[in-house]
Amino acid sequence: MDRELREADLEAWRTFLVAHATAVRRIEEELAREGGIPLVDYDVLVALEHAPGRRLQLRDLQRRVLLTRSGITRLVDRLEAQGLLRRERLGEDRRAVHAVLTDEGLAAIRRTWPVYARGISEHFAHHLSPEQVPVLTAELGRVASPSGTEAGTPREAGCGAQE
Amino acid sequence: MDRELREADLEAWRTFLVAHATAVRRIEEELAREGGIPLVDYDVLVALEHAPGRRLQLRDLQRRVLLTRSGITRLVDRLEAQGLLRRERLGEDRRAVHAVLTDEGLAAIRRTWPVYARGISEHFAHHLSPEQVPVLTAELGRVASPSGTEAGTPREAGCGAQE
DNA sequence: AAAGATTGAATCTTCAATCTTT
DNA sequence: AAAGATTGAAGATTCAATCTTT
Repeated sequence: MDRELREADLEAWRTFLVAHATAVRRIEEELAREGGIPLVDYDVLVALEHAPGRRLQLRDLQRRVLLTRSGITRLVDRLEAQGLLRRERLGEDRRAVHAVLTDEGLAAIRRTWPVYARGISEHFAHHLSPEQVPVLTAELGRVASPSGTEAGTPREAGCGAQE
Repeated sequence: MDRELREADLEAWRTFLVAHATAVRRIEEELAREGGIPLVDYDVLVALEHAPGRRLQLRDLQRRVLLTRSGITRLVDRLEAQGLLRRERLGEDRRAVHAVLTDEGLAAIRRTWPVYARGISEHFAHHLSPEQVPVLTAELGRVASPSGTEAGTPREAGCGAQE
């Protein structure tokens, strides 16, 4: 089953937490300072951009962003108020609400990306050994989506959002 | 200078974000369900436990937890209200406020650790190749503290807490 | 003036209850 | 009843302004 928690594992965990807090904080700071939109907003809008018809059901957005259901409602509220997306109720199933990317939303993505890309490069990738990047991705990839052998509750969405 | 942002870097970044959100979420969930205290609270109390006299100035706690100054004030408010620590103004410099770990605080740490340790093991370490753990730590360690600063004592003010 | 800390207002997120549609 | 979404209330975090001490 689970191997014992070694000192090296604990150190890796602590480093993981600090690395995340540090990099995210620095990038958010730069985005705010240089007129970009926040990371979560960006993530939502990009998800819409790549979706067919530039639209997604809120339910799917929730899975993508790892927020709770009410969380995504509020987030979409904000983005709609800013004009970056709009709600639509098209469709057979009238329970479903779709978020549709607007032109302003697309513009916000385009405007934010250069700042974001530079931030990822400077505050994350720059510090990694190029040859270790695939290794890191593979290792953390298994943390992100464990393959089956979880004892206990099988999560339907696999994202851990409780509700 | 900074190297160009490659596709592999971007994939690593995305995986990094999802891995963090997933692992933290699962562990917090278990802590809540099994009567432990939240991660941030734990982090603060452990910092106090290891400090000389089981006390630390709020200023130092802030650096440790990567919160803003007002953030640490509110956090200490909560922990004090729960009886897990108490404030003291001892010292020459009467601007400084110290947080002191109480016996209840120590008990909370002891009670939480088994759940936390199991969570780190199950939701993080378990998915890593043991021989890659040191590599991961080294790589992320440079992300956590760029400019060559030593990990373990984030005395560096450049951690991104804006004020 | 500068450093440490606190407070009020605003923002963001979650929880529990509710509404609508299937 | 179940699924998708929303809302009010509560909790957590930040910003800007303020207070005290150096």
